[in-house]
Amino acid sequence: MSIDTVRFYEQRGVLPPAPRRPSGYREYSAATVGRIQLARRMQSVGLSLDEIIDALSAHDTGQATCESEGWRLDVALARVDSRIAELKALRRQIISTRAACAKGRCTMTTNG
Amino acid sequence: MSIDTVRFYEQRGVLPPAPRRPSGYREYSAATVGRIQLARRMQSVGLSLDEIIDALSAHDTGQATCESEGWRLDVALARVDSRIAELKALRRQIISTRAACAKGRCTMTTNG
DNA sequence: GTAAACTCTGGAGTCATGTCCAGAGTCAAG
DNA sequence: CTTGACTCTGGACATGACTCCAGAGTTTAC
Repeated sequence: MSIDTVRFYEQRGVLPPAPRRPSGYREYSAATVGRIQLARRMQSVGLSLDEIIDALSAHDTGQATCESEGWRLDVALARVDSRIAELKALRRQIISTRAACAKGRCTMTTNG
Repeated sequence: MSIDTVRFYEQRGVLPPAPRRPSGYREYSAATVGRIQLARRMQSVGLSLDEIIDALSAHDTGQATCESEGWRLDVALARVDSRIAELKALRRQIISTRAACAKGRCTMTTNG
């Protein structure tokens, strides 16, 4: 993960503003590292940054549990399933175009 | 399809510059309509605009056949399959995160 | 003490495929 | 001839998550 991404996360609100040295350099705490890792885990299950921000602020209240937060996974799952369905439809479309081609009704090389 | 999209296609090179009336208005021929439909069919099997431009210029040479152009469908199919595989992996990830949750090892609400 | 390697800032650019805009001009119907 | 509906241009905006930039300052290793 690049420093640019960390700064981007801070700017977007995924991370709180980092404390600074007198020179202006950011000082990252272990807590920030943990927060980044948590955010990355959320990202790895398909949550968007906005959803992650939302989940993290729920997390920050200290009331977040599997029961209270699990719906976020359900949302991500529904999204993935819907995208898979779209791609499978596209796949069928490609196969059928291929098949039409073999039957001499190629829709890729004809204007008709 | 909006007129904006047609103009965008012309600008991108999917369509040749349309002939104009003296007033500057574009005059679309039946050939252009056919070309747009062909482009849309290509798009519906997942080709990008750049690939479509490439396929259309091959088409314009008059040498394009199913045999010579079918590989484009193969490319599109490979891309779709690879994307589906990615999404299925993501799906497994979500499910397993859900399962870990149920076992009390929730990775979504823990910093550990 | 110097040189290399880092960090700072704010803003712009990237990817793909469009969509929308204002202000000006044009066309068809009545 | 007027009115309303169309088209013209070129450029900005949208999406999402970064990535890169120049020019200035800082830290670290030798």
